Amino acid sequence: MATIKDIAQAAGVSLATVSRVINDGPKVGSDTRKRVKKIMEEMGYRPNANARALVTKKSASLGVVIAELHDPFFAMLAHGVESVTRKNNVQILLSAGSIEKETELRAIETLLEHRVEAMVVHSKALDDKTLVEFSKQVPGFVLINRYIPEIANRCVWLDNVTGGRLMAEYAINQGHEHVAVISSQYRIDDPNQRLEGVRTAIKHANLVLPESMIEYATPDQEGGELAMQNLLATGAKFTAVLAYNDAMASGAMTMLQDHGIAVPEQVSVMGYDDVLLAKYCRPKLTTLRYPVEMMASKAAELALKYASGKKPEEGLTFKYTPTIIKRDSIVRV
Amino acid sequence: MATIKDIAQAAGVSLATVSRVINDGPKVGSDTRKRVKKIMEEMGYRPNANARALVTKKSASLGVVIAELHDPFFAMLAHGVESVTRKNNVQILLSAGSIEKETELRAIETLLEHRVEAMVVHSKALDDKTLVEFSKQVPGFVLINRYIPEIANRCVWLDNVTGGRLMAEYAINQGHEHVAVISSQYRIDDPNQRLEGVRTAIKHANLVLPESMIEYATPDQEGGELAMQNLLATGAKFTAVLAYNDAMASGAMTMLQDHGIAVPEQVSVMGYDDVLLAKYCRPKLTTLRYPVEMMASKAAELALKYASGKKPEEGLTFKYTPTIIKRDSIVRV
DNA sequence: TTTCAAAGGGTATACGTTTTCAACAATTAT
DNA sequence: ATAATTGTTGAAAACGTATACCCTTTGAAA
Repeated sequence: MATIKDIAQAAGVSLATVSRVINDGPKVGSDTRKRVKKIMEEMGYRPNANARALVTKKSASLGVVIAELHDPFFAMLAHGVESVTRKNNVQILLSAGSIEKETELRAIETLLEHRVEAMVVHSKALDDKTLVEFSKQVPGFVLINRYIPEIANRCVWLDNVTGGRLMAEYAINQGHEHVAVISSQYRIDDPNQRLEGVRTAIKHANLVLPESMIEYATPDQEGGELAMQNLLATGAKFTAVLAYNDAMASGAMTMLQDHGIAVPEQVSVMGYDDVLLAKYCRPKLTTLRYPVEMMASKAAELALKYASGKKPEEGLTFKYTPTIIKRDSIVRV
Repeated sequence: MATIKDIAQAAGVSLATVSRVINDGPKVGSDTRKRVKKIMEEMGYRPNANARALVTKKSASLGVVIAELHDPFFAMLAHGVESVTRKNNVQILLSAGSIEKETELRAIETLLEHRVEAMVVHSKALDDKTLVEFSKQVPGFVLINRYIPEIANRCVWLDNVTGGRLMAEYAINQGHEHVAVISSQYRIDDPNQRLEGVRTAIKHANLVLPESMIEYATPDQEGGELAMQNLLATGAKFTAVLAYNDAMASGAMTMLQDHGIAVPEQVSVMGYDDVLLAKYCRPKLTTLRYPVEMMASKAAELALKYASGKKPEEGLTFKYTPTIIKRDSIVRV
């Protein structure tokens, strides 16, 4: 592959001049510029991003750490990031961290080896201290879906407590007095916070949520089915079910229907996240919208901004609140 | 960030020795090795991937070009690639090309600037010649979901003609004599090939497929709804509908149900791809499985292999055939 | 004792860029 | 006419790493 030197030789100018042409530098005559450009075209010259990154200490790329790509939620996240990197001519380096400490760590470190100065990371397995440490090393380090007070201005996150509360309040306002909850079995923040919000709303309405009305399972379709099966097996009475996410909600609906229980006529179901499937499943899912794509774009912009030298403002954070999307899976009782 | 030079200085050895330690090189005593390693640990040394790539002319990364990340199909594709890159300690560079000539081209060129020697690309907008040209420049250039005879040994693709045929045959074997087709309005290969297969099967069964029974729309939920609406508006009689993909199938089902037509009791529906939503929608979709994740993994392995110097074998290609996944959206008539 | 090989380690160059500094030519002001 | 300025160009150093080549030491074989 042709290098700058080849071009310089062919054009009869120095390396410096060619470099200036490439970068639209100021100090080169218009005729020379034209000539060099023509030769670059002819020889199919392509600047070497690695050499460039080495000398400028800027990589023109952004690292993304997510859990698993096949999860629609993360696909949306990645898409949100991609839309802004494309606008800025920035390349994405992608790593999956599958919510495991070791893997997440390796993902970030690999990115660091590539000297990306901007990063959007979704980490649930790493502890606060480690992440704060990284944020000191990488100017454009931004967390998504996580809040760490120490680096609040680098966090783009969803208020899950409020989300949980909204969910429960909506069900209660629809007249439901006996609600069951299907939560995730993974003891990370998200399910705990959502559950906390639900509990708050229920207490505030002078209702109760016995432990027997809460089931924990894997946060997917199968988990939702299993959880609902268990709920039904205990013979508990409920008219509404609040699920941890849309996949679990969908699984719960399937299981209810398999037992001849009509949704939403006999039991209402609510999801969380509003990913694609919420629109596809029947009945269409009433759910909480997690604007992950928008948030991811925000995070990417932030990362790029910080990376370019702008200092994160103190006392600032980027909190989003989910909103109810009304569809067909819940009715007034 | 500490460099090799800093380490050398701190350890009182030369650059070469440190480099040897880093790469597990042969000519360094075990005590020196230990000492250097300890110092690297202490100083938090991280090799600079850019400098490395520059001197070795190997980038230890793989480029991926897809259409849009939020499409579940591509999310699966990316995931398939990721699973093998992770195993090989290779970093993913991701670019989206949104099925537009200009964007796809830019995506590949950016990857080229980063000197990735392995690439998995999904391109529908670029012509054969351009892609063949790229394949000559990049040793590990592999196409997914596309077949170009000239570089057959770099193509991992699905036999869409057979897929279309299987689909139609299955419907016919279930006793359906009047089938309608919902296809994609984009005039790329895939829909044409699937349609060709359908036509073959229908002709072979001595049935007919009038043009009025084929509707074209955008290959998503909305397109499926629209296409079905048009089909119903013409008053055409059919007992089965073959959709271009699962999203369109889902849209078609929605529209049918909205018109009070029971699926599958009155009209059967078949999808294609078997993405997530096929399991989530109601009734569960009978569809053709496109093993995209497996294929993407294969493509990534191939790309890495070719990139590492192994020459593509002549007269070899990587053709996959879809299989029917029987669920609930079609019944015997 | 001499000779030699092997092991351990250092020097210097190359990779492809960007950028600082200095030099030169041409133009304008004095 | 000379001095000052502007515009255009080149030489060289630097970025962080890998590696080919050379040097020294050591111990064993001759």
